[in-house]
Amino acid sequence: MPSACTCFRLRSLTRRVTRLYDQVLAPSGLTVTQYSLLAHALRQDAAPTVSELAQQLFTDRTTLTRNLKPLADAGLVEVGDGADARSKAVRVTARGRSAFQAARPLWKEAQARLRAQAGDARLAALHGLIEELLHAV
Amino acid sequence: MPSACTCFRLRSLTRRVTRLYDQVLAPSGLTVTQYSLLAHALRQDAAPTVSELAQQLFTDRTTLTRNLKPLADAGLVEVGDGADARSKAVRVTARGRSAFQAARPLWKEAQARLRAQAGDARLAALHGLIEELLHAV
DNA sequence: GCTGCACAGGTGTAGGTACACGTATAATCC
DNA sequence: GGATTATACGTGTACCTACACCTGTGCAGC
Repeated sequence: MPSACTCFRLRSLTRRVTRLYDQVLAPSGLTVTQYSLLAHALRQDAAPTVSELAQQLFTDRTTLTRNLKPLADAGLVEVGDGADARSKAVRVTARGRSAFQAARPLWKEAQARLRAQAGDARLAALHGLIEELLHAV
Repeated sequence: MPSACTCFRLRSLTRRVTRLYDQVLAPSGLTVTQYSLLAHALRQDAAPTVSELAQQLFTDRTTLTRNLKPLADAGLVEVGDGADARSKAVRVTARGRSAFQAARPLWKEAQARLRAQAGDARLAALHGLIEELLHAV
């Protein structure tokens, strides 16, 4: 039974949900990945290093390097000097902050749409489950 | 609260789980995407068309086209003539079948490892939830 | 038969993902 | 202080993902 593959089912659902978010976010010019990156980078006091941010995003360090590129090209973030000569600091620019703010209502819309389709109870259950599994795996 | 983004959390978990499966499947030379593709293509009597298979895999049609390429290059599948001159049939070759069979124990191992880390109850709950959401979204 | 529409598929482009590998800097230990 | 190890990061490669756009084929209705 191929359908019994947890990974496949999870990936299928994630594709669907990602598609929904990306479509709703499209007018902002941001993908949900980029939106999440900005959100996490903005949420903290000091500019995080590449590795720190990657860890917070549950992403491979080298993946984050690639994900930063389109944002840096668009002038939404800067990857500049860090605490020492090894590390680099990821800083959201003023343009990045306003792009994020502009996308925020669209993100809320996407959340609301998913909520409407999934239902409050299921969504809450999913969040709880993800939270537990994310740290267990 | 960025963590409240359902899409981000879901994507994070999926990355983790995918990584686990891909690592365990690595000796077979198959990714979990490729394993799932073969599993679905083998599971049915007649060779499915590209669009049919894409629908079963909850994937964009054009994504499946790209996913078929490495498998076709490796001689594990053939994308040949279909029912009419428009459609094409996806056929798993003998090599593809044996590659799938060889990967099967590894897939079971990955399933078992996830089960051990997540717990039976959580995994069952996750499956139920995914099943419902997949058709609701 | 022709015209118009629906259907099936691929390609260009752009981004997301991670492993293997390499480079440079910091810290540690004798 | 010099060798060793740990840390931080990027690049090559390969694959996964999907939208916009295009081509070719079947089908209806006239």
